[in-house]
Amino acid sequence: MDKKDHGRPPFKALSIAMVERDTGLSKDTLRMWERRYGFPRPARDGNGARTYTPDQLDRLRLIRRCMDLGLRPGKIVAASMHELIAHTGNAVDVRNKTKAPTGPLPGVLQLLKAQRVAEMRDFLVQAVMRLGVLRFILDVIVPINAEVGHAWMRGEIAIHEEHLYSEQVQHLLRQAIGSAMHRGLAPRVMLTTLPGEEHQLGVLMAQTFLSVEGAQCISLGVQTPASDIVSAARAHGVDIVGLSFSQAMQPRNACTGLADLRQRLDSRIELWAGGALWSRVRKSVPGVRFLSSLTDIPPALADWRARRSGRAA
Amino acid sequence: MDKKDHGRPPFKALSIAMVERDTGLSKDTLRMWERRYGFPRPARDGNGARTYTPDQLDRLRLIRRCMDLGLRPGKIVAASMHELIAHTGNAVDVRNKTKAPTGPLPGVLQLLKAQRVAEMRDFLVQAVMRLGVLRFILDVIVPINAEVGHAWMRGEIAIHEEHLYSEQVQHLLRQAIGSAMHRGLAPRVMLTTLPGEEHQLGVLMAQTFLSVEGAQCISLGVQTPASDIVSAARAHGVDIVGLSFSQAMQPRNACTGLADLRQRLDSRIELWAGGALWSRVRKSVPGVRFLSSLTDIPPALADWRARRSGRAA
DNA sequence: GAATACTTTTGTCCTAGACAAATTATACAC
DNA sequence: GTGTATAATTTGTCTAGGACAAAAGTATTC
Repeated sequence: MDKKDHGRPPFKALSIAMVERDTGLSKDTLRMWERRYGFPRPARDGNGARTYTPDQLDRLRLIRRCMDLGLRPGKIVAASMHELIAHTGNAVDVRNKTKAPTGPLPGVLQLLKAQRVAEMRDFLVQAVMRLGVLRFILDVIVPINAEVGHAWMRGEIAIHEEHLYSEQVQHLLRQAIGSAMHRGLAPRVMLTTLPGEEHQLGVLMAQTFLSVEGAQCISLGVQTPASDIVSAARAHGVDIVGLSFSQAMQPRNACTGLADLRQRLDSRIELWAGGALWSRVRKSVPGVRFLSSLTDIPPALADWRARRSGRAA
Repeated sequence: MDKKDHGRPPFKALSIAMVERDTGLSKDTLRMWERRYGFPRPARDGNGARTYTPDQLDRLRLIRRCMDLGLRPGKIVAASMHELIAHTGNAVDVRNKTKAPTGPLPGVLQLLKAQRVAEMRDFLVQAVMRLGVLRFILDVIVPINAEVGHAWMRGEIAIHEEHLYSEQVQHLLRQAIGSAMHRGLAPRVMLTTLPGEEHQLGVLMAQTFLSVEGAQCISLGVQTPASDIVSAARAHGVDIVGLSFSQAMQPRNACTGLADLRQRLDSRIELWAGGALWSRVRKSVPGVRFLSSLTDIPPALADWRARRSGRAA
């Protein structure tokens, strides 16, 4: 404040607890990495406690991103910043081939990066009015989501920008859901995510589609433990439990979680799994219906209703 | 499934990590309590790892609740369930004196426990129409929040019920914010929570109050790392950073997080901390303004504007 | 009654070893 | 080549006490 930056920056000392909070890596893991891979090797304060630098924190975050892409700690924890960045770049390039840069995306992404929130919001509001909610989600939100995710992986946008974007979209979707919410017909659908999956937008998009189709939605937000999903499904007498999985989730955790849930859930209750994860992972779990796109929701609903009326009749 | 409960319940074995997640007590603290006070003294699995019982978890939750009421661990960790319940009972009675059992609370909580979602929503919608958003928040949401929190601590409601409640309120508040959101005057306020604090309702309630008062709000949702708050605040040129803290957060972490953030944030940007946490913890961090109630927001805003215009003139 | 110094309480951090769950590599049969 | 069982490796979490600083409570003095 009183002094301008001169040569050495004022070296912010971060405790292991702060690093744990900011990176999501447990204290145990941080100490283990230091022991095994030699990074991060923090300085110590007078009391022998580790003091990390902001640089180390940045690098840890980058390592985290690489791990989300499927790389393993042993390969990357000791790697240099350049190698890490190369990894994230490559992984993204491979994906970009499939998705050409279409119309509205660059605009929104640029407004976001330029911190022009009001304009971004205006753009989105206009788009939802012009296209209607469903087309808005499919043509605008889904592509932008993907683009924002990739940009974040590449480090082109900060977490706070992703948060900001997510907040705006959440507002829009919740407003749409609010007006589309009738007393609700069959089926009764419960929506949430498993623990570890904290992205809300997937749930909200699904809820929008279902509400517009006249289904009765009960959303539990995010991160509901399996045992709670089971008891909630029973308590509310739902017909279908829908779970959303973002790309950030580990496919393995998702599959084991689904299998576990399927086993504990009443067999008459259907289990549907959707979200960006399933477009790149093609696993199947017995007794689980996978919806790789939001557009699969209306037919799946129609199918359910046909089966139901057939059985009822 | 295939076997009915017979005599011994199927003893759910809980790892120390699960107990940490469910109680908010760190592994270190749990081990320390065991060493010092002899509780909880979990069984061990074949590998020597602690395995807690659901009963122990319930008792830990009750202990936590007693601590939230101001009792210290040394007095209560070794106490029996009866003593604990007596403590909470007394404490609750003390509080109830100030807040007579008003109308809406028992009703909503009961609807929630009875899984009567539609009715609960209707009730809330009617309340917001009748009272207006601000009074609705103060007279309905805040008391219910407290009640839901206590009920959860006491184990009277499940996580999924809390999730469900939170979702309904979120819908209502976001709708209110949407219609109260103008282009925005000064000051420009950025709202979020620190990592570890995942309760959104606090942020949304604050945002509602600020929007109604004409301030320009930029919400980043929840769990924004300190370094991102700093860069986002700079990028958006905000005047105030507002953080929300729920009762669930450890006061210690909250204070260190705040102090850390205050140090890194441009000194011209004010830092306001609000939320239920500060009504029971009376700490102060230099350079941070504490708002123990939502009703403190309008005067604080007026104060800011007065100072600003004074300085500008 | 308020301010100061002293004592107890309490949570976090430390080291370094152990082990299970998950992943990858290898061997072998078809 | 493809599939499967077995072995090796990787990786995160758990454990045990010891140490210490910050906070809360208590005693002493003005």
